[in-house]
Amino acid sequence: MTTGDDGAGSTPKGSPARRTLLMDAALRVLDQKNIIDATVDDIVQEAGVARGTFYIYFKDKYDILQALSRRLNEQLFENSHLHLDRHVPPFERIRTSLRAVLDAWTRHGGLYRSLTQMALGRPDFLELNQQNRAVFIRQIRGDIERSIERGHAKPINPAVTAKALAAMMDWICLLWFGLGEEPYPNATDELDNVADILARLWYRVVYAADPLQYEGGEDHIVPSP
Amino acid sequence: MTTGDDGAGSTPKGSPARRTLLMDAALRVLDQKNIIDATVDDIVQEAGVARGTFYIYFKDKYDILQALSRRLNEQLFENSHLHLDRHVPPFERIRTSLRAVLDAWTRHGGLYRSLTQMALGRPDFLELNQQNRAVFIRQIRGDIERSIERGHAKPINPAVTAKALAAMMDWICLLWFGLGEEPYPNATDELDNVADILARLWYRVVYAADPLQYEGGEDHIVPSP
Amino acid sequence: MTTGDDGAGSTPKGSPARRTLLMDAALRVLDQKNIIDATVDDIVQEAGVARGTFYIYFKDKYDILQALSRRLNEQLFENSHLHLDRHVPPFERIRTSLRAVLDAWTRHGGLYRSLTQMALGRPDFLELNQQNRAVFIRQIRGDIERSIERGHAKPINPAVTAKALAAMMDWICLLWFGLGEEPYPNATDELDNVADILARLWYRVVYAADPLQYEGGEDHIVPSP
Amino acid sequence: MTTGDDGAGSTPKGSPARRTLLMDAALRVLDQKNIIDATVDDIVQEAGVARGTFYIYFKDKYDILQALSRRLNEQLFENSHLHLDRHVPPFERIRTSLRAVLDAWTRHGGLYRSLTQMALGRPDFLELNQQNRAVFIRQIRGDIERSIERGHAKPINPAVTAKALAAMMDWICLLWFGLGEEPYPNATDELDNVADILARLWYRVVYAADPLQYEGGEDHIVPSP
DNA sequence: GATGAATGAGGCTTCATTCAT
DNA sequence: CATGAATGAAGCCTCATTCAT
Repeated sequence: MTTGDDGAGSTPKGSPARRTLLMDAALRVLDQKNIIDATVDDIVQEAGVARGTFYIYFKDKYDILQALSRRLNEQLFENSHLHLDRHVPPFERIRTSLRAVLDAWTRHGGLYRSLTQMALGRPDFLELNQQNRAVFIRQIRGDIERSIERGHAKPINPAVTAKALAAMMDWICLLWFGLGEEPYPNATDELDNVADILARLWYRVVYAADPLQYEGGEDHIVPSP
Repeated sequence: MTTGDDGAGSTPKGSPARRTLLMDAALRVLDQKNIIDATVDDIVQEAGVARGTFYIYFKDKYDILQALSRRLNEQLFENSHLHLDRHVPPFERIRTSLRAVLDAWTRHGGLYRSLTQMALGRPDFLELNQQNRAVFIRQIRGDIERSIERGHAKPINPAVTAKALAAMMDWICLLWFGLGEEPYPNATDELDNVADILARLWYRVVYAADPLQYEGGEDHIVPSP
Repeated sequence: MTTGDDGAGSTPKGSPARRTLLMDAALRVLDQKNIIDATVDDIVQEAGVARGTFYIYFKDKYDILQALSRRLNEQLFENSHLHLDRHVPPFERIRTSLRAVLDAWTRHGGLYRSLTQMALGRPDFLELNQQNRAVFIRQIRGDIERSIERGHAKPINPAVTAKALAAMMDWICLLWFGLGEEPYPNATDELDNVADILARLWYRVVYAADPLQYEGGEDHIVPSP
Repeated sequence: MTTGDDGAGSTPKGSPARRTLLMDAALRVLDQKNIIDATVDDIVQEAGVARGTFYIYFKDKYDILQALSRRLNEQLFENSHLHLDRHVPPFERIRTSLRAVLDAWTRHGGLYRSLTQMALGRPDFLELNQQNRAVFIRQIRGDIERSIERGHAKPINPAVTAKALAAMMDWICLLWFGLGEEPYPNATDELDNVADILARLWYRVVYAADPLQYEGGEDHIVPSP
């Protein structure tokens, strides 16, 4: 019973509880400060432990950020087990997926912001970021390719399209949940509506047409003036 | 006169030549390092002036970054005088615009990267970033609204769509020109092709259909692998 | 009983086996690192015990070093019971002694190195070092005085000479076995030859002449280059 | 006039006066503490400058120690220009040389102690130490070889002998001037006497006889006819 | 204006030592 | 006794900023 690898392949030092305590504290700190301005001191104070304790569990503040990133990805992966039924019509699938993405961002905006900031500055974080995105991009691309093959979607470069759509979501969400810039005023109260709009947009990109069930209903398209 | 307003509109102190020298040096530094890792020392060494000189012209390294941002925007604004003819068909206009955007990014990837990094960390840079984006978003939105009004485009929420399309371009370009992640291998040698693909995607978003001149020609859709 | 005398003569706490385990581990560590760079952690890891265990047996890493020093001296003392016959001629006695010294150093170079390093930095270790050397110096001095008295050796200040000869051996051996600087290339494979040369040198210092049995045999004088 | 290389090949930063100020302060600190216990803080406080100033001139405390070592060697080299006359008889030459060595040590005991301590712990300092010793060892060896060739000295392995004699001086001096252990009580007041004794010892090693002026008229050492 | 040496606040990191289990 | 997590003092080092020349 001596297993308990923490993902990096190293022997786990210290108690898992303390490790979690520190990671949660770091998460809270990163909701208020960005990783650059945050200090190890901020984290240990938030966690209520001594300075040296931090270094038992993490090499530096970037190390704990990576740990947070990994933990988040594991959580997202587990959630994604609730995969979508094949019988659900395309638009519905897109909308549900995007809604889930928005949801994930609501809860981790601060973390994503810091991860992005690091990706802009350090190759190792860029790679981490790329790997995380790759999972989604691959899936989007696969969907597009399949739809094209079956003749449902109109031909369009799947690689670039997938990247573009993923980029769109990433940056909108980062601005929104990481930096507080809503797509329109009080959009945060109507996540469903935003998901709807974006899904429609997404559908158009793939199918070069509007989804059938929307052809008539315009009530969501124009926001309250 | 010592009217010490060092905001956006104040008369810069010192000789303009020196100021430009420093800004150019900073630009070169930011192509290699990101703003966080870059130091005032890096800049003055690159410029070949004394350390103290920097502080005659700029408050700190963030000040010079803002100055670079402003200078870039002025340049972009001047270039955009070459506005597009109204008689050009929609797809062509989109493609040409996107091509110009790609072009701007090729030459300023490092600067954009640092500006983005700062926007993720400091409110003042976020605002600067928002203002810069706002110009483009407003234009995109206006285009969409006009097209919808004239019945050319199918109705879709113009505010969110404009933001989404802008976000898509921003993030793709940042990854590409700021971080070296090409949309597909050697895409940098075929900017025209990428502009084409993105324009098609963009067209679909706005018009829920493919542009006429493309209905038959598939040669651009699949890039060289 | 809590007679906390942790000096030289106190009864060591804890199980002797554990104590020895730690000391052996420390010895191995000191063969690779010097005492300054070595940490308590290095030692307990090498020993395979918990960190806290160390402090049951030793006050700190300097304490265990002193213990090692004492143990070594006891071993050396026991070995020196194999004293030399009075009938052995002087040169032979010198050579055999020096050979034994070289032998002791081969096996404890790392320990001597650390002990010396500490002697250079802390008074208590200097004193320990002095006491250890004093035994030998006293013996050398006694030998010289006796030889002079008997008219065998030519008069020379015995105190300074003894110190000088001891210093010579100490420093040569430290460089050699503690720092890897051989007196001449591959000398380590010919300890006997080096002992021979040094003994001759030593003999000259005491007797102001060459030993008789060497007057003719020159084969050892020039080492293989 | 932009020369002014400080030996390491780098562009000199800061004023030479400040550099000297710091080195002198460090020298004073090293007379009282050894390099391990000394801190950068000790040095800057002794020098009366700010903490950061130190790092303009030196990388860390080991860097300043190396600088001190180099400076000392340059000084010693300049002094050694006062070379010895060839007409001076051997014993006299030895005695004068050893007297000069003792003299150098009196003034730099603390520095030598720290240099030795570092040589015991770090390969780069060991090499520095070896280079410094090599100069003297080579000279001693040359003397011995020449004397043997001319038939003045009795054959003995010159390499090992030179090393042994140098080692003897080094360690005696280190104990004496670096650690306060006099060869005999109040020896420090009679440097000449100690030089005399050591010279005699040295002479015996090389010539396997006593110098003429010490004998009762024995012509052991007769210049080759 | 220009210089560049000096400053010192601020953050980082290690490791000897303690102590509850 | 043994453990090993937690502690925090102590030293390190960088770099933005000032200021006398």
